Amino acid sequence: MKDLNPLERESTVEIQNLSSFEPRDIFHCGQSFRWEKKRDNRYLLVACQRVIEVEKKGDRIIFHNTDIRDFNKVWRDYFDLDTDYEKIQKRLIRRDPVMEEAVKFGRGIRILKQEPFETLISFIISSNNNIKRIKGSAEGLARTYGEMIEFYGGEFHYAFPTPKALSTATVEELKLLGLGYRARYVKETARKVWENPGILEKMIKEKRRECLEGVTNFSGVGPKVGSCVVFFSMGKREAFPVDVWVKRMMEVLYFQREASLKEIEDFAMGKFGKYAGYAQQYLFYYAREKKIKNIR
DNA sequence: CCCCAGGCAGTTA
DNA sequence: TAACTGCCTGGG
Repeated sequence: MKDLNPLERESTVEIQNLSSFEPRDIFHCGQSFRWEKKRDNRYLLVACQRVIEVEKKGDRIIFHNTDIRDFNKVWRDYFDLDTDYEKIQKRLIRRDPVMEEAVKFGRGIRILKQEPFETLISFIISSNNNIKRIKGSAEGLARTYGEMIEFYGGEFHYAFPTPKALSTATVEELKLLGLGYRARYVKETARKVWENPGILEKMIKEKRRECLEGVTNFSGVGPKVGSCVVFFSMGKREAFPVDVWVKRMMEVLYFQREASLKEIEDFAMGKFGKYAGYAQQYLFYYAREKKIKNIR
């Protein structure tokens, strides 16, 4: 196979007839931070040492700047393409009008399988913070400590920094990127990961409970951040991260009273079982979008 | 001016 | 173990 065309052109991979894949839902549901909305419902993201652009056109999903080899090796898993979302949705809405509403609203959501270290650091930064600022900080970390990957679409793109690179940062430098008091958590956590090679990979092999325990040992990681990390990057799809939105939502819709974190978690895991994490994401997206218009 | 934003760590009782 | 409080920072 030869390509004699000397002109630069974007390579793309396209798939069809895949239900539950809306870039808008996938990115705005708040699970990841290193993406940017481009023209015509196109989203550019940096992940796994690559730059990719995702576009939905009718029933076609187009992945720009990739090829079939990379698609199968990386993006198929990253976008959770082999999971049957219709089945999950049906299971969740059974005898549950509340969830039915939430699922209907966020039917295009797909839970990304993100990289553990990036997810860990990003969600430490997310605590008591807003999305816009989190995105800015994550981008700043990449530009400052990450490797340049590619010049694409008129700009340079940087990978999320490695534990080693991030360990070299000082707390003062990190504060300049808007991390605030989370700077020291990030610094400490990066150093701990760097000094214990394979520590995150080892946790991935453990079951949810032990995995969560391990992750929570990092500085700046409590129950909520920890649950997000194990859910979004360590394959623990039965985890149920409880943030303020989900807490409010669960109290109003299921409890009709105040409920503790543990109470809510137990209830959800009993009710939604191995799909609890997906349930959480539908609820969170629904609750937040209904309240706040200006997500951007 | 105050309040909030996808909480956490540290301190008390 | 539960309740309480301070915290970087930017925006409403």
